Amino acid sequence: MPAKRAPRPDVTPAGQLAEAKLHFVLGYQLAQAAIVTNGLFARHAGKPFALRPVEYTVLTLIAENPGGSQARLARALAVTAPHITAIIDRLEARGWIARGRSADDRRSQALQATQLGEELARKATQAIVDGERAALSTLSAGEQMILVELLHKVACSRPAAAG
Amino acid sequence: MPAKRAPRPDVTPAGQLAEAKLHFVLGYQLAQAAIVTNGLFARHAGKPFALRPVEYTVLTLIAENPGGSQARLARALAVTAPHITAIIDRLEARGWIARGRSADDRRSQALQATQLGEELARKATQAIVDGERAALSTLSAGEQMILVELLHKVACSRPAAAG
DNA sequence: TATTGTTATACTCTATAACTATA
DNA sequence: TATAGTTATAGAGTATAACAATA
Repeated sequence: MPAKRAPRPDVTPAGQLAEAKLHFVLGYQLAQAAIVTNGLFARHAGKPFALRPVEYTVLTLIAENPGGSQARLARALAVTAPHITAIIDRLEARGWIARGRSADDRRSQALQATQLGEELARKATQAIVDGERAALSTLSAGEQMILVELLHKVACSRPAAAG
Repeated sequence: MPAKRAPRPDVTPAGQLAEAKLHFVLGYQLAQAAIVTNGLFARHAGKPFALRPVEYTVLTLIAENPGGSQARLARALAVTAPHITAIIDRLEARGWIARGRSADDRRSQALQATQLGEELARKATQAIVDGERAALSTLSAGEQMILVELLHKVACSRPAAAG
């Protein structure tokens, strides 16, 4: 069993550098945590399914919100419209989602996941959640719930539709 | 006064998309929170000081760890050696840090922040922390401390020196 | 033989600008 | 006049490969 490093305060998890001044910079702490989750995503979903983080997120959101538009996705993920178009293009080319002009507003696309796409989203989510659970066993279930709740609170501080 | 949105569970902070399946994907929640902190960084430090997030972090870590090497920075931030070289180049060109070959190991650089660099790091940190505190007033001081602690715990789950 | 740092190169990701179609 | 989506283009960000110097 690998030695479990106790979280030493004010020292970078790798490299052993003092980081007291960065301790209360939330953006830095998020970035450090993201190093871990990005690695986990890559290993458990990114490589196995040849999927990028944004592609996974967009696919999952479409599966969960059939009939949604690209504009809404762009707002939800804070990415530009052209970027969403490119992501949707790739997902469509792989047969995971389908575009269809909306009846209500003929400008907008009504997006839907195909059966293949839904299946993939489900499998990928399972793989990621399992991978995270295994790797983050230092956190109790309660701690993980609190963490998610607090992160959501931070996310909700986003200035309303600043674009 | 802008209406304070109550954190609705399972709905994206912007765009109002259902996200139940992503609720326990920590990487997704981190990314959503990072949208906020990235914006705060850009507004309070990035634009005013013409500083990128990585540059700020590297400068601050150097200021706090005089004599440190580039290799250690690369490990701490999980970036490649060539990338660190480029970042250090820019910081040095602006007169914020100085390189000097180490006496112990003549391969490695002993990095130090100049007085100008230390001053800038201090000002930038203050601006970021103030900006975050103002924008994240939905979180109590206690909640912010817990959040930082839990994020640090996640960050410490990084596989030891996987390179 | 491994490690530190550098250079050169290429790729991935994302944004801005300009346009079309619809509202 | 504003919004949804697309195309074309450009830039930021980061990595891989190959090398030099030192350990």
